[in-house]
Amino acid sequence: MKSTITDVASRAGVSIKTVSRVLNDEPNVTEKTRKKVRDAVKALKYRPNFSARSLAGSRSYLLAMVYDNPSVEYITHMQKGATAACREHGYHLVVEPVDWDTGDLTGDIEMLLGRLPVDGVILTPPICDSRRIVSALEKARIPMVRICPRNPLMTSAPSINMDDAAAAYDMTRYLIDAGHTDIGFIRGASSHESSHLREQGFRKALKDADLELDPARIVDGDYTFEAGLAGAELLLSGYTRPTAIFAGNDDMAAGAISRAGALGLSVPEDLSVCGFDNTALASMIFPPLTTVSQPITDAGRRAAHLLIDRASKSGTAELPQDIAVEYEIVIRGSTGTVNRG
Amino acid sequence: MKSTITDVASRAGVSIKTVSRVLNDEPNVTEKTRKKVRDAVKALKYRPNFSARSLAGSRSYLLAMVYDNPSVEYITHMQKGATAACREHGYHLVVEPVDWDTGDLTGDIEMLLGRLPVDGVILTPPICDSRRIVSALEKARIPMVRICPRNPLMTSAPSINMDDAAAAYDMTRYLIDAGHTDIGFIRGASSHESSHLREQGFRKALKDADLELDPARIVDGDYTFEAGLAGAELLLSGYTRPTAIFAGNDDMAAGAISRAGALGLSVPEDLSVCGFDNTALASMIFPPLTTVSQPITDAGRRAAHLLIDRASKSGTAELPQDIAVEYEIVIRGSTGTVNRG
DNA sequence: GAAAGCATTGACAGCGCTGTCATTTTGCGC
DNA sequence: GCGCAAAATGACAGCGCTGTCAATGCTTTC
Repeated sequence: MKSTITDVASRAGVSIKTVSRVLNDEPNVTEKTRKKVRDAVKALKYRPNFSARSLAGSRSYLLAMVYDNPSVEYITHMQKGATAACREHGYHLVVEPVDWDTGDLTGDIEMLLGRLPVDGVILTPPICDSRRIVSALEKARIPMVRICPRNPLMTSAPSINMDDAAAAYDMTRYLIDAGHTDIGFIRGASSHESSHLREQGFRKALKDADLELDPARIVDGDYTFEAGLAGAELLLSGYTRPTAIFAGNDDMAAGAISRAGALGLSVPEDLSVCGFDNTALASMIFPPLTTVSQPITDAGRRAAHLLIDRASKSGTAELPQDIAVEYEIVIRGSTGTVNRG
Repeated sequence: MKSTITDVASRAGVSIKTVSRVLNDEPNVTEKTRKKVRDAVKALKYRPNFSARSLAGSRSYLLAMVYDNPSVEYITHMQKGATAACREHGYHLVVEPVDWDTGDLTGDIEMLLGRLPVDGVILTPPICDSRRIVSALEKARIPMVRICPRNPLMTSAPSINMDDAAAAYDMTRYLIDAGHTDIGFIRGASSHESSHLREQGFRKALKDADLELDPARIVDGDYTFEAGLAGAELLLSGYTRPTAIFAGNDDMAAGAISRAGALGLSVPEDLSVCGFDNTALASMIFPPLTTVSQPITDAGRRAAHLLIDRASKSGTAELPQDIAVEYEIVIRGSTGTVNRG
């Protein structure tokens, strides 16, 4: 029933090693031989055995994605991109959720490293900034790609970056251009580098526009809906209130809108609100959210490609390069020109 | 550096086969020997090699989860439960998103089957109702668990079921008890069995309460936010309008709330809206959604356990049993007693 | 035309584990 | 203390593939 490499070899009239060569796209095989082998493979519907391959060779055709739980959107999209890339090259993706706060992070990782021979690991934030995990991976010589690391210099491993600061800058600029001069900002979780970058971009845009920033206009948050609720409460309950709120992500923006509604303010007439990430939520609330779209799927795809490339030419240790992916400002109904009532 | 079973064997002063026995919890090993081996394993930080194990034996310690894209929540939670179960038993989870509509479904699956020796496959809706996939899996003798299959009789493989009809019944009953007599219903995608079950539950509750059902009060949807928008439009634009809308899932409920807001109706004063699934969205919109909580994580956990159990005692082919998981009605701000203004 | 050089192919030894079956040890009844 | 069954242990052969290195075939060069 299930054919092995030996079957293919005898049917093609060559040695198993030659079959192996063809299968792995190795050089030094005549085109004629190559064809014979390919035909035999097709005829027998032969598929190489994973375990045997990785036991004998150095590749396992397995990639792992390690994540905490930044957001379900994030994970699913990243996963989608990564699996797409995997499929192109006969790879598969293993998922490893870990618990950053309470769980035994290092133990989890060791579990993974020690047992499963993966060819590479994709590290999403905030996991990618765990020194222990990164160095454990380095010590085990398992290639990794870090997605938006907080500290890019922690390791020489390549990373996929999104210019959060520039995006936040552009978004703030858009609000300013719409006439807003008093803008509140709700920070993200300080454990995520993105929070700081987004705040930086916000601050810079104000400064470049010669707008004064009242420190009270920046409040803490942690990327959750509840934080948006609380942050908006804080920003809107003062004697004067901002005409716009820039939330560090969509969940918090949703929270802000929710609180605004509860306070009797209509969005965007009385208050403009914008978010960041363009999650599905953004177009599911009323009014739909102006936000920044991050190409997460694309980031996943590229991360996987990087790792697969590395595994293919493991000999040639060329410089691993960082990759930047592009953002886009998506304008929807939650923002408008300032209402000078 | 990396120790093998031989190292453990010599350190413990036993044969590799005995080490193997201890590792696999096989019988016929003295407790004393067992301890010696365990100590050696610990001292050497030994971890069995995956590939070797699955090449030599019959288990691969790998489970696959095949899914289309029902909802990001669904996937992530299911994944969380499944990976948790996997970790308990040294298993890993491979994710395989496929494209039900456009993609080469069968090809994708063959890719998986032929190459990766997984011990079992978790099939989520609507994939679990693909006759071709199910029979391909059966032919390849790969165990599977289907989550909420539309047709439980299609195969003898076990399934995890949630009683959608009963949940919808209870939810409708709750609305009726709150005084609603004119209730609209927005259907889910007809490709999902859940849509039909939920509708059934809704209808039955009305009937049991001797309430007349105007056929126009049931409108089509497809589980998307937009469908909720459109469905609510249809339901609310007639000469008379319902005092409550029961949407087939949370996304559609969010759409309904959004449209209600646009039409100047306040929720829940003028209109009660409830959903199904208790996604994160449910508590992120204003007002927060009354909905049905499905234990998806738990379903994932159980599915994985079932598969792992099967793989462990592959000899004893005991009857695979179906499992039902419990739902819960979560009452939040989007519903209230009927307002007889 | 022979020697040297390179492209192509094959033989063979594992990779680290589990399954099978042989062998040793233990426990137990008398 | 002996014999026997049962429990405990070990020897060994692969699982299906890749890496190494040797062997072969085919050009090229003088």
